[in-house]
Amino acid sequence: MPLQTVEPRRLYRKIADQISVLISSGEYTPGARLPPERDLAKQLGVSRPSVREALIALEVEGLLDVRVGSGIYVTDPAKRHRRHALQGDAGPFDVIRARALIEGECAALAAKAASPAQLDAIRAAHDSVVRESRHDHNPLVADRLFHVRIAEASGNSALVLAMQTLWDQRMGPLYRSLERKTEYPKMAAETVREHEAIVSAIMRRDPRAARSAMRRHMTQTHNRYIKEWTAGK
Amino acid sequence: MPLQTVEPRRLYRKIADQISVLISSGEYTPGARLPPERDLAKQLGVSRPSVREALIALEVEGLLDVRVGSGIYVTDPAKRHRRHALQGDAGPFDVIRARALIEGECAALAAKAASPAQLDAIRAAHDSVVRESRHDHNPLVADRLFHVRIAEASGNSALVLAMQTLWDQRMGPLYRSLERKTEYPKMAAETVREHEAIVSAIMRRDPRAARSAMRRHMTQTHNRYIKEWTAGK
DNA sequence: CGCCCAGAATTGGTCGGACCACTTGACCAA
DNA sequence: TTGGTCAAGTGGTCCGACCAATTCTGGGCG
Repeated sequence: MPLQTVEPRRLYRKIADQISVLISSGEYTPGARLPPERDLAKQLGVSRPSVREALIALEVEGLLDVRVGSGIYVTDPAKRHRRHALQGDAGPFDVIRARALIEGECAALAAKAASPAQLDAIRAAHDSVVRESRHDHNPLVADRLFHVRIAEASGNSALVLAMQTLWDQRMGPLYRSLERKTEYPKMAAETVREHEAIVSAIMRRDPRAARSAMRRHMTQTHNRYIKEWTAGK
Repeated sequence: MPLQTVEPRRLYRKIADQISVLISSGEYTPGARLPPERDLAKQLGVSRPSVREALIALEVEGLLDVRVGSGIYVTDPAKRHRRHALQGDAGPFDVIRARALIEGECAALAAKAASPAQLDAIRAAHDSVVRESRHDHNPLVADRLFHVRIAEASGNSALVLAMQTLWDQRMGPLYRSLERKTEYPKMAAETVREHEAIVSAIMRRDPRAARSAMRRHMTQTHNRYIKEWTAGK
C-alpha cells in the first residue's frame, strides 16, 4: 500500500484551525471579540508571534476583523468580503453564461419558497438599485445586493456562495477593462426594467417566469457588454 | 466633498502587496524562489516578523508556497489551490444540491461540446479514481479531478470556478466532521458505477443522459451522507 | 448632576535577536 | 555507485521590549 506523504502542519495553521472551529461551532459568534493576543498565546501554550500569524491567516480568509488598539472580532458572515476573490481566469462572457444558469435557478427557487421577510429584502434591494440609478450613482453595490437577496431566498447557501464567487469575478482585470467607462444612466433604465420583471415573477410565485426573467436579464447584460466591447473598439 | 476614510494599512499588507506586484509583473515567475526572509527584511527595511506575516498572507491567498528549510516559491497559477476558498457557512446538503444543478449542466454541456482531448482527460481521470479505489486509497483528489475535467469540458471556465468553489467547501470544519470515518471501500464501488454512467453518457454525446446521470450521482452521494450522518449517531 | 478631557490601562503593531528543525548539497568512505 | 556524515542555508518558533491606537476611568468644570 502506497505511503502517504507526511506533511508537517505548521503551528500557525494548527492555531488558525482551532480558532476557526471555535467560530464555526458558535463558541465565538459574529461580532464577538476574541481574547487578546497575549491571552490566546498563553491559553494555547504558544508564543504571541505564532498567534499573530494565525490571526493574520484568518483575517486574510475573511473570518476575523482586527481593529488596532481595540481587539479582534469575528466577522459577520454576511459582510465577509473577499478582497482577494480568488482570481479565476474566467472571462466576462463565461461568467454571464454561468450566472444565467445559476441565478436563473435561484430565482425559480426563490419564487417557490421565499419567506415573506425574504421577499421584503428583495424588494428593498430593488428599490435601492432604483434609487441609486436615479442619483446617477453607480449602482454596483446595490445591484450585487439585489442578486444576493434572490440567491438567499432560494434557501440554499451554497448557491449564494457560488453566485457571489462569480459576481466578484468582475474584480478581475479582464472584466474591469470592460466596465471602465460605462454610461450608467443609459443602461440603468434597462437594468431596472429587467429587475422589475424578475421581482414581479417572484412575488407572484411563478418559478418558470422568474427563471426566464433572470435569464433574459443575463442575456441582455451580455448584449450590453458586447455593444460596449465593440463600441470601445 | 466627502473625505476619504484614512485606513492605516498595516505593514504586513503593504509588504504583501509589494511582493504581489513583483509576482504579477513577472519579476518573480511561477516556480521561482524568493530571497530568504532575512534578506527580504533587510531589503524592505522592516523586521523579519513583519515579512513573515506578509508571506503567510500571500501563502493563504495561494500565491506563494513555503517549503521548510528550502525556501519560498511562487505558486504555479494553474496549481493555485484555493484552500481558503472563503468558508461559506454552506452545509454539506446545500452544497450537494447546488452541485447537482451546476455539475449536471456541466455534464450536459460536456456531452454537447467536449473536444476529443477533453474526453480523453475525463476518461483518464475516471481511470485514476478507479485505480485509487482499488488500492484502498482515499480517492478524494482523483475524484475532484474527475469533476473538474467534466466542468472544463463544458467550455465555460466560470462553471469550473463555481464547481471548484463548492467542492472545496468540504474543507470546511462542518463538512470535515462528516467525512471523518468514512468506509471508502464500500461506497467507492457505488461511486465508480455512477461515474461510469456519467462518462458513458458524455462519450456517446447524450446531454440529457449526462445531466441526469450526474444528478443521480449527486443524489446518491446525498443519500450516502445521510446514512453516515444517522449511523454516526 | 451631567459633560468633557486628561491620564491610565488595555490591546494590537513592530522590532531585534536568539535558538531550533528541516533541507540541501558537498564530501568522504565502503 | 551507494550510503552516510556534516555544515551551511533557510524557515519555524520563541522571548522580551517598546510603540501606537483605542478604550476606560476618574476628576474637574459648567
